[in-house]
Amino acid sequence: MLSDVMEDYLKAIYSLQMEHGPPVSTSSIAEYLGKTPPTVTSMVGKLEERGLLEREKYKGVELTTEGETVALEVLRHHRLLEAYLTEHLDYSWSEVHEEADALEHHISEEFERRVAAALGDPEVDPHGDPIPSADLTPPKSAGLSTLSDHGVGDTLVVCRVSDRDPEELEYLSEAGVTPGTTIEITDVAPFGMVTVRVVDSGREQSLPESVAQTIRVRAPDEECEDESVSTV
Amino acid sequence: MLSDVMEDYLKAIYSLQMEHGPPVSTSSIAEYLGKTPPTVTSMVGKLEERGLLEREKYKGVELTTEGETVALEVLRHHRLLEAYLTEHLDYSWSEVHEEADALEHHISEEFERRVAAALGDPEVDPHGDPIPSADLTPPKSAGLSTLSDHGVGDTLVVCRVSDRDPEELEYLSEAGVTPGTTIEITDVAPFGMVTVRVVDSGREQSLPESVAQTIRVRAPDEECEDESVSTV
DNA sequence: GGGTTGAATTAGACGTGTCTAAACTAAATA
DNA sequence: TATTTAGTTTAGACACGTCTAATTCAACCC
Ligand SMILES: [Mn+2]
Ligand SMILES: [Mn+2]
Ligand SMILES: [Mn+2]
Ligand SMILES: [Mn+2]
Repeated sequence: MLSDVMEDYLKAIYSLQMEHGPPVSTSSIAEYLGKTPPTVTSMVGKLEERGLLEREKYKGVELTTEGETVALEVLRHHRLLEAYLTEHLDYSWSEVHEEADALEHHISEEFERRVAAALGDPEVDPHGDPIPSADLTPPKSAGLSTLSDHGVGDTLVVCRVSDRDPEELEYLSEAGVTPGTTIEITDVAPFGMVTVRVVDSGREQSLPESVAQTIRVRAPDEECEDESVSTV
Repeated sequence: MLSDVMEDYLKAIYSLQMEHGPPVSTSSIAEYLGKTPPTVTSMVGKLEERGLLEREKYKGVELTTEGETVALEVLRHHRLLEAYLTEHLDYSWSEVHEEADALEHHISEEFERRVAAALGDPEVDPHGDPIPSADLTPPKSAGLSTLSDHGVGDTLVVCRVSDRDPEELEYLSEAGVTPGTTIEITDVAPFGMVTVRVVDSGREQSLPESVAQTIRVRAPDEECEDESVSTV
């Protein structure tokens, strides 16, 4: 009986919590969702009444277990849809996010099951984001560094990229920087511009700091630790 | 910028117009959608302001060309989805309608194109209902009689069944009465119960009047005239 | 033609989600 | 410690879609 608007708030709070940890501020939610802060205060009040999050006035919010479960459910829908659209309907990397955002609130549990089955229960979506399992236990994810945490000479494998900006995705796919790609950092300019060489193609590519921060990487001999336990 | 609620009204009015012709009364829309008459009056006023229908007070409404186009667009989405779910996600006949009703408002034009392509541009959905073409020109459909228009001894081919009641669909698929099936009427009871023999299986099946009215049929040597011109 | 009646509309209310403007808090600054 | 300020909340408004209760209309019957 949650509205799709409420689901969007919970999903947003979950993402912000993953990124910066709780408490999540009113203004960060507002910015993430493109709403005004009073709107967020009002909605957050309703979600608290429903027991989906805890709130400390003037501080911020944190999802309860129940709220987190809802967020994971929506995220599972979203990422399964992205995977399905890519695999079975020939969508590109950059197109799927918007479509999945519109559909994620409207598919049935039956649809979720059938899509998961058609895909063979995948563990990650096309951007490398982990797909929550059907039982919605919280994935022990993260622990991955970002491209901007590294320096010249480091050789890295791309694990995840942000799915929110189609233009950025277009650029990265054009550049050949996708999950699984091995890259080497060849230059870091003082103002944050990072230049990487794609090992397979030898191609060099410069990325602005803002983009480098959204690319999650691992050392060549590690796993993309989305399954294993790790420190937050 | 039409809301999905508005789309549902236009779709409902279109269906009622096909069934009984304009003008479509407030109460019939209310009953079809499960709303109260004042709610319908209010919504119909807004749709009129937007030029999607014409209205004569205390008489009823009729879709404008623009309103009809919207209805056909939504109907195309709905029926393509039903076909896709049946063909590619292993849904049964009786399950698809509800799922399509939820998704039809939320798919993009891109999604519509890709689904149509994956299906090879089908002309009918799993219930035999015609899928409006991509250019949304009004299908010159109808002209088909219903099972209850016929009498004992008539041999007929099933063209379309109603998609709105999952239980009825369950029953019909169990009985082997699906679009394309040849049947022969073996008995018509005075209170409207019709008994038919499925020619291929030899199986006999009785159907209540209410169901017989929703089954569109043709003579064995005709076409299901959904493409050709015919009188309304 | 005038009354009866059933359908349609108007009136008024409510919940949801959003906004702007005003008030308030708490943290940083002087 | 007092003031400024950035961020948050409250106050009040509005659009949407819905309802119930009251009113109005038009068609039918006598
Ligand atoms: Mn996405
Ligand atoms: Mn689910
Ligand atoms: Mn249907
Ligand atoms: Mn369309």
